[in-house]
Amino acid sequence: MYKPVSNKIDFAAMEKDILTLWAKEDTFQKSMTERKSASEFVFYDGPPFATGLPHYGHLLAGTIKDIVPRYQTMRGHYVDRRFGWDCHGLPVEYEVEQDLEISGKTEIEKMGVDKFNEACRSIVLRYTREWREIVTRMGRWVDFDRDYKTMEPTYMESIWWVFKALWEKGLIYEGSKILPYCPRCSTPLSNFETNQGYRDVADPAITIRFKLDNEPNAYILAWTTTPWTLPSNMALAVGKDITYVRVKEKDAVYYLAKARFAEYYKKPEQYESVTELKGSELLRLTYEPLFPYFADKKAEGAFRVVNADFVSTEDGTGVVHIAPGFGEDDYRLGLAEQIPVVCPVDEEGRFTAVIKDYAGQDVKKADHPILARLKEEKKLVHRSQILHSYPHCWRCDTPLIYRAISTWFVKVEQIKDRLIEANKKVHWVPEHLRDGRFGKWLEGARDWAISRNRYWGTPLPIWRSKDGDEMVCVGSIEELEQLSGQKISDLHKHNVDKLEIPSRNGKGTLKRIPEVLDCWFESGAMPYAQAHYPFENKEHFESHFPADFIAEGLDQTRGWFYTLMVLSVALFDKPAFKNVIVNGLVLAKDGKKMSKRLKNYPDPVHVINSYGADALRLYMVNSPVVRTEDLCFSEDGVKHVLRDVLIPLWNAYSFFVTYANIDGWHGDGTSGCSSNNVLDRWIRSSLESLAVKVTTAMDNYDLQNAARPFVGFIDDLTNWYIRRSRRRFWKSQDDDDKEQAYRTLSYVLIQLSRIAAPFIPFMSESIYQNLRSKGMPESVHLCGFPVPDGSNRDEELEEQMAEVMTVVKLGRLLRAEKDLKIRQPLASMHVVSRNPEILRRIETRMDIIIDELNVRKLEFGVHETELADLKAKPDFKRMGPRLGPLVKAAAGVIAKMDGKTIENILSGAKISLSVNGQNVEVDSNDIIVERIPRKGLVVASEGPVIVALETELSSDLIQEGLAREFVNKIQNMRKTADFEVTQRIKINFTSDAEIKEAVMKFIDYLKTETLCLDLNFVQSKPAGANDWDINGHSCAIEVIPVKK
RNA sequence: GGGCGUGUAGCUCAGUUGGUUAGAGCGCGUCCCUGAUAAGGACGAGGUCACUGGUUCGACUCCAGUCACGCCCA
Repeated sequence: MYKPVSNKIDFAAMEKDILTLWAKEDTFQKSMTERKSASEFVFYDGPPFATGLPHYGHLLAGTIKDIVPRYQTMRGHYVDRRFGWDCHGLPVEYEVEQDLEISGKTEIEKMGVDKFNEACRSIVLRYTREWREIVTRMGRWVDFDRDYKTMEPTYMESIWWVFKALWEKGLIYEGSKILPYCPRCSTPLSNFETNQGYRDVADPAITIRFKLDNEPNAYILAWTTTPWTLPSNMALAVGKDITYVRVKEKDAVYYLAKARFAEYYKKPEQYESVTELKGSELLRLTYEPLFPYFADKKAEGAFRVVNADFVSTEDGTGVVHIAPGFGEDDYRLGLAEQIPVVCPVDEEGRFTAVIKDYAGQDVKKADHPILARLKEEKKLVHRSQILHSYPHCWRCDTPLIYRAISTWFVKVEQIKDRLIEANKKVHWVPEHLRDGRFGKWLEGARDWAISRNRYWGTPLPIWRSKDGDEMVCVGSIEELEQLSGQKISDLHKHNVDKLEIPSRNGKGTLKRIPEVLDCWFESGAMPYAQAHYPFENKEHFESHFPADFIAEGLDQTRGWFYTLMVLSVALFDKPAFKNVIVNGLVLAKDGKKMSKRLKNYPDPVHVINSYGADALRLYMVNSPVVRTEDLCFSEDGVKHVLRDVLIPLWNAYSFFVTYANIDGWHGDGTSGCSSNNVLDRWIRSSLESLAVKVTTAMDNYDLQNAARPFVGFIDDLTNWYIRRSRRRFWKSQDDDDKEQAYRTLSYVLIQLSRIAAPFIPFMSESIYQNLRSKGMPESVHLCGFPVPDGSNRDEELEEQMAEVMTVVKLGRLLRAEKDLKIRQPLASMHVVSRNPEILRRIETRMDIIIDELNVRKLEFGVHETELADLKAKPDFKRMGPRLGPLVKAAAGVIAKMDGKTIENILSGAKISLSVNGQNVEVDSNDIIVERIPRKGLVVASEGPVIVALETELSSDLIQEGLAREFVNKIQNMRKTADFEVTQRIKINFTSDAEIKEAVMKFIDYLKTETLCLDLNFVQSKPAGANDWDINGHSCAIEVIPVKK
């Protein structure tokens, strides 16, 4: 006995049972340990932050990260899957600041970095329990017990090793970076934070004149919205290809962009003459500094006109004031042009003593006095206001300033060629990312700023003397213990900052620099750090790097994909991964971003509980989101997966179990499934084709094309194989055919559960558990993935069946046209084709068609012109290349050919056509023939097959039609009464003479079909009878259940 | 502003090296079927393949440009 299966199923409940089973049997562990000695398939899991709950993006990536390892496990590989947690970084620090109601560096240092960091440590794993629950509920098998955490000492130690390896390769240097900076909080802000704080504000927009050195009374006009940066002006930038004008006024000369001229000179009397020149002609000019503070920098190359490609003429004067200490473009330009950098602003955003007139003043507040002074010195030409979007501190709402911050870098540009080279070895899904988005990003790669002026992160392992001359980079705990003479158990800032290293050169003690590492450096080091390489697992790691597979979202192009690549290339000159699936964004139904605030998407837990994790998994994976396209999440879509795939599959399974139990049939597990029944052979062959399709797609990491064929197969299984085979399962005698049907269906269901296991692990397991026999592995996930061996494959049979289906489709079409329901038997159907091969094949499968279409016989013929007119057109693919421009004219001639000519050609004749005076030879391969059914006949055609229906009804046929109609009514009554399928019944009915005669004529057929033991005609309507209309005859039927 | 991607039926998506009737599912309408099905089948309506130009005998497909949307970067 199989466990009885209801066709009313609660998917979520079924899945929870499976979870319990897996937990009890420790199935996941077994799938690993059983393959411990097998070849390894290496998977790396990117670490999420556990400070928030998982959303659809995580569920999607998690599903992909489950399907591939499950598949590879079934292919015989050992696939270690360790979950990881990203523990460090700003998001955690913000959470803690909010929890502790403090804000900014000053307050953190006041309370103590040790307390702050320990607070971070205490909350960072806040939601790990919820994550584990949801990830597990989604059916993802991943090892949470051996998870890696970026804050663990072993992990951090490996990061130090990575850092030192880079250091020793000369890939680390200290430089400056222009960052958004909050003067009140005394801290630089990340891009992410900056983006949160844009607000529209009014700022001064001023035009200043810079006096040129070599032309008397001549000035360049520049424009700025940050007057306070003017004392730090070091250069003026123009675009070398932009057209400028030299404007002569009465007593002075001005230079500005031609495109901006009209903004400044609205009346002709303002100037005397205007001449044009290119920006390149301005490049050698030098000018007088606006302020005296850095006048000495002129010797170092300051105060000249330089070229910059970022100059535009959209606003201002087409000349950009350059203060390399206060703007990113300015800074880079400064480096390129060797312009000195000055940054006379302190940590609190006040001018330093160098700017003696404004020393100690808040820079923003100094705008006004600076303006007043410029005006007084007649350097201010124009003044207005601009309303623009400007970043503010998201915490304290202070306008941010951009300023140079000392930062440590990885020399990415130096290894760029190797990065590009390594990337070529990676198989990206979708492919275009390799040379597209990711490749382009690598080509434009800049040095990577890896230090953060924060607290909760892996400290940069650099100790330095007070004068900065002596530096030690530490690469391990042991090394630090030796150098410092202290025992160390934790590597966080508050612990290692206390440690000092004695100088080797008599420079007193070396102290650690204050910065911590960018958390992207930490996650990029994950391949090494999760294994505590090279301190442990050295050989294993080196023989199992790079990973075979990773999968994350498109947002990781600049994130994890990039940092993995940079570090692995820097260390080993290899990519860190061989195959990568990049998923797109999961958006709300309306195409907008999912937003908790707007509640524009259903809660994942609700979706899982309503439709099941299998449905959600299959919905996501059978969509272009696994190829980086966006997915507009639709609950209806999940429902449809359920309806189109999962419910039919479940019902096929439930059908099988129901009848197998009735017959007491059980698979012995040893049998193959050889059968001489054509349906059996066909479905097995289709199954084999399915396995081939899935395997091919999966080996190519193409999940969508791996998931898609299930839909078609399940349709074939339920709506053709089972529907056509139904009666084979009801036959009361246990003949061979019935045995073959059971064997085949059980084989197909078991194999299907194995093919589907990676995608819908719950339902696959549920089916497998019930159908498996003793000798088989105890879980579908411990099975091998079906290997197509070809012995069950019969592609010709698959094509034949497709032909049969076509004929059936045509027959149904004709019946529908003539309003003849299938229950009404018809005398015969004609199948006509000039191709005897096709006729022969259809004849072989004649019984299926006769049964399906309820016709007494099929008649075959070759004379298609009796039923249809022939029309021809050229096969352009053949004739196009041959005829070139003539093909259009030829098409016209061919279209006019009569049926006889076409028949001749089809029979093998070669015809010579005259096309625009040229001879064109045409044979049967050159044309495509269309069959147009003759009007007035019941004829339909598709491809080379024509079908015609005999629609005349004899009294015999009418009587059989009535009998079948009668059966149908009884079946409906059985169903309404909710009888068991094996329930025997007694029938009393009353009707007119015609029905009575038909029923009595087919009484044996009727009784067999309806499991009726006793069928009686009665004179008056029985008490429990239902009234029916049978083809226009009225009739009353009573159905009474009887014991066997 | 730059890079990448997307644009095909009301909706979700297929569409192979260019080949002449552009497909599927859902939804809608009509009919059929039901002794597994929250079902199933057939038919029908529904398309300027975003737009413009080019290459070609022939373009949804290749090329150039434009527009819209998305993501990333600035």
